Amino acid sequence: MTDTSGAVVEALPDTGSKRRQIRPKAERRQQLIDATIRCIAQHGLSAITMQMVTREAGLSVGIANLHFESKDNLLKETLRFVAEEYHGGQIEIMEGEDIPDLGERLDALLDFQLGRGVTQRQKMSVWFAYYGEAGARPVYQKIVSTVDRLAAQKLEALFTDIIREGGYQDVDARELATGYSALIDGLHLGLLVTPRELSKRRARTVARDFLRRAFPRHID
Amino acid sequence: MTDTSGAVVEALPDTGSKRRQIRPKAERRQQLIDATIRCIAQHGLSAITMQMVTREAGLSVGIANLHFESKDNLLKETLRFVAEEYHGGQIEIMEGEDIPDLGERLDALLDFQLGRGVTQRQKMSVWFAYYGEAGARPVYQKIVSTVDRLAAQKLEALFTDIIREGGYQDVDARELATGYSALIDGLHLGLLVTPRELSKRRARTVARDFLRRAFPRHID
DNA sequence: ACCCAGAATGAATGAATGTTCATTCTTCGT
DNA sequence: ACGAAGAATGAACATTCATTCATTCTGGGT
Repeated sequence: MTDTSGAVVEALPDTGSKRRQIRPKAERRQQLIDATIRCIAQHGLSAITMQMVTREAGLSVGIANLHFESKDNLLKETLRFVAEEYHGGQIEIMEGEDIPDLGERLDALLDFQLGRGVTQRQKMSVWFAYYGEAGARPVYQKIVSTVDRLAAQKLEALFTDIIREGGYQDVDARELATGYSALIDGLHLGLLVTPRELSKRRARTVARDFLRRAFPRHID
Repeated sequence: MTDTSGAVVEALPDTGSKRRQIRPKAERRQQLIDATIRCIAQHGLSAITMQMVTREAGLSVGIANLHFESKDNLLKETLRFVAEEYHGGQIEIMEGEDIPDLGERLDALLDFQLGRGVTQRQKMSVWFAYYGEAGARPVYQKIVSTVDRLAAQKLEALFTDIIREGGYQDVDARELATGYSALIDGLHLGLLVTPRELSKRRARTVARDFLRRAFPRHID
């Protein structure tokens, strides 16, 4: 439940008088994006309003149109932030020279993808809320595609290395990467929509077994 | 504000003479649900309006509230229809005594899941539009969970039969079923959001390889 | 101490949308 | 032929929301 950015810091000791604070543009932008994420998770993308977001951020309504031009733009930027955070995290792990052992690197990736940070309902909700609209909004498709393609390439590269190192036969890196990515997405979906049927622990097991079947000598 | 100005009175002599038609309730309901599906696919769940749907159906606005009590209810019923259509189709195949060979039955299932009917962008869009809102709307979760659970059980049963028939070792039917379902969902997502990266053909290959790795003697 | 660039506010505005309901029109049983 | 039941219509209404902008306020620079 803990949140990266405080919801309403507002509660100053002295008086209940909410003093107007002036902060740099970048900070306000992030504050609004964070509030948007919380609102989408709680109310859904189709129910979100500017008043809702700005109140969650503890700011006035006018400010959203000051820092972002419009509601549309705020939503677009929020998607961009979430997408980059998720894919950026993956890419960092996959490139990570700090984990020389490839098997361990795979485990780290899995930890990131199905661990605490990403699978918080909040983040998953946002993620799929946008996916749901992607069919009708090419802008969303484009934002996701851009970061997605890079992550897919890195994953394929990692799999290629593992295949070479393990001398695995009859395994195509590209295809396996596609399958693994899809599997992770599907598990996220299950965690979001049918949490009763699929626990986080079981999701991890399922993903791990997929990897084990492909790379038995790298995953114990 | 008397309406003296212009306002030609409904001059539709021959061509578009739309005679008011009276049809049974069930038919109108389906007509509206179909129109809703098309609208969601084209405009997204968050942009949908009653006017949009009724115009698409070629009916007046009032009729939606006559057959469904509200917009909310129309959307709920539309989800129920799509969910039952998809899961019902799967279940029919999995139970199917008409395909005695288990390997062929698996193939038929895969055909249904990634074939023409289901992977039409229209249906996929609707599917994920609701998933996107599921995080914030327990009603949607419940509708999907209900049909989903039954399909999952049938899939597990089919896998169990195949495992017994093939004498496969070290394969857990339940876990494999979870993985396969997630994989299919993930592939649908890929087809919807990044169609450029993932073709329908490749999605089929990926899914088929997943099955082949588990049941080599059933999938060639 | 003072000033002012520009950050922040929120009441006002206008457009859009869900829902209602008085009215019109079809159909079908008699 | 006829009338009633109820299906269908769409203008009107109330509400809600995104956006604007005149005004207020803040803090750093001089």
